[in-house]
Amino acid sequence: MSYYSAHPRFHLAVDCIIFGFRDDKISLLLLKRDFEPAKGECSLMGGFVRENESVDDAARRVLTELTGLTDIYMEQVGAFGKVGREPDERVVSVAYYALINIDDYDHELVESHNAFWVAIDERPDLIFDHDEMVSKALVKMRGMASEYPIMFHLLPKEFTLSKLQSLCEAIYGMPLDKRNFRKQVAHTACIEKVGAIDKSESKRGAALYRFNENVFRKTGIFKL
Amino acid sequence: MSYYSAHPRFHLAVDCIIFGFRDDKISLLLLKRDFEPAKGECSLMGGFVRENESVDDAARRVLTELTGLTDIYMEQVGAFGKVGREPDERVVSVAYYALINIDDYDHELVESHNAFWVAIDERPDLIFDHDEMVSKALVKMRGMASEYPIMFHLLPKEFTLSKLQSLCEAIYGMPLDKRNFRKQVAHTACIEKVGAIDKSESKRGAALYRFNENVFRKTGIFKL
DNA sequence: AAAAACGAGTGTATAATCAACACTTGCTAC
DNA sequence: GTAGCAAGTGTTGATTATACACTCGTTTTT
Repeated sequence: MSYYSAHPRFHLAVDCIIFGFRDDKISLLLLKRDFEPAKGECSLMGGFVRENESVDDAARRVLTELTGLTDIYMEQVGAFGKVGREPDERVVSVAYYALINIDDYDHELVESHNAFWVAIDERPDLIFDHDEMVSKALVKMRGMASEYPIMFHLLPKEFTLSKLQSLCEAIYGMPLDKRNFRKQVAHTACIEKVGAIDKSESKRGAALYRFNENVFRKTGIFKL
Repeated sequence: MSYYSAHPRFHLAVDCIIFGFRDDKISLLLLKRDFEPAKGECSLMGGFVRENESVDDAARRVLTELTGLTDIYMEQVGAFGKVGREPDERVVSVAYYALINIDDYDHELVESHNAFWVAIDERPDLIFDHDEMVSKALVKMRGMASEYPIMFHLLPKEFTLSKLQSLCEAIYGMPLDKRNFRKQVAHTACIEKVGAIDKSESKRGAALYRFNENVFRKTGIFKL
């Protein structure tokens, strides 16, 4: 196969920007690295792509290694391929963002990796080009969220409208009017009242809603 | 550097989705391959990433090899990393789209590569996963075009409003109302009349306009 | 047991934006 | 001089977006 063997080969990695929704803020799951390179600094969770594994699969594997979660919504952010982006060796990395429900992950696993949550606007500096990855992931995630109902991956299956509103406010980075917001939800067929009441966040209790994937697929309508 | 050397290495390629605007249609510059693998079939222009070259630089180099053009607007579409995406060897490819003014490229170079233009909706089947690359590039390009003034890269510096309208129609895939369109242009400070008249497309002649990058940077306003 | 605290829930009026629509102009070619 | 052709030009009605303040139901406090 001399056509191929004439060309160089590269280390290929994946890095995961793991978003969660915590204390009404978009948050990020980061590693405090207790290993080289860049031991002691903060980074995204990453790993090398294996021989017989697609790049997408590598990202899913790495996410599972850290959180224990499978079947998670992920999107590719892009390939990062500058020559000196890692100091010691050339590594090309493909970044992915993941949206997880912060109630669901495996806490022991996360602790054993020395990982921790930070609010997105309080994140520390990260190693290599991970800051750039996070910025691009945020832009891409916000863009997707304004067109497709991906935000529900950040919430439990059932949620109150107040929680959904504060999530939208966190994603779009601006306050929203409560009455206008609820008017829009009322016109969105794929968000339906479940009947139960949540009393954990208020004395009066708030109706619980859920996102109905099937209704969305039929109507294709979603705009919050 | 045993941390790194324990991990496999991969061939890394780039592929270019080269868009142009021809006969009022978005078009694509493709290769009729006179070389292996997949000789005789149609593909995107691509190439392998070199040792001391960033992935972005590889894409720019490959574009220049085919068209002779430099300083071209390009955006990364994403990394394509399925295990069997090329039949003979594993290659991970990063796709980029480029927007070029179809009057500008080096015709001899293009012919020597056996390359040709096709309208986007008349494109033949392409090898490997290049069809998927083109579809994703189109989605991304359309999304960008609806937010940022990238469409001007597809036009000569000076253009008539009729050309600009037919370009928008081609990008968004729908007819636009002439009066509404021109009203919007009139409210877009970064599109300015140049004074000259183009008589090549109509007997009466049409005013020429140009996009003013500086005005756009100041106002940040663009919406067509 | 009354009152205070707290988030849940609810409509209307105005402003802004979008969408639909048809004729006249200026030049050229016959 | 007239037929042909793309360029150019405003108004109206419909839809959508925005601004805004009080009552409800439950719990906690005094």
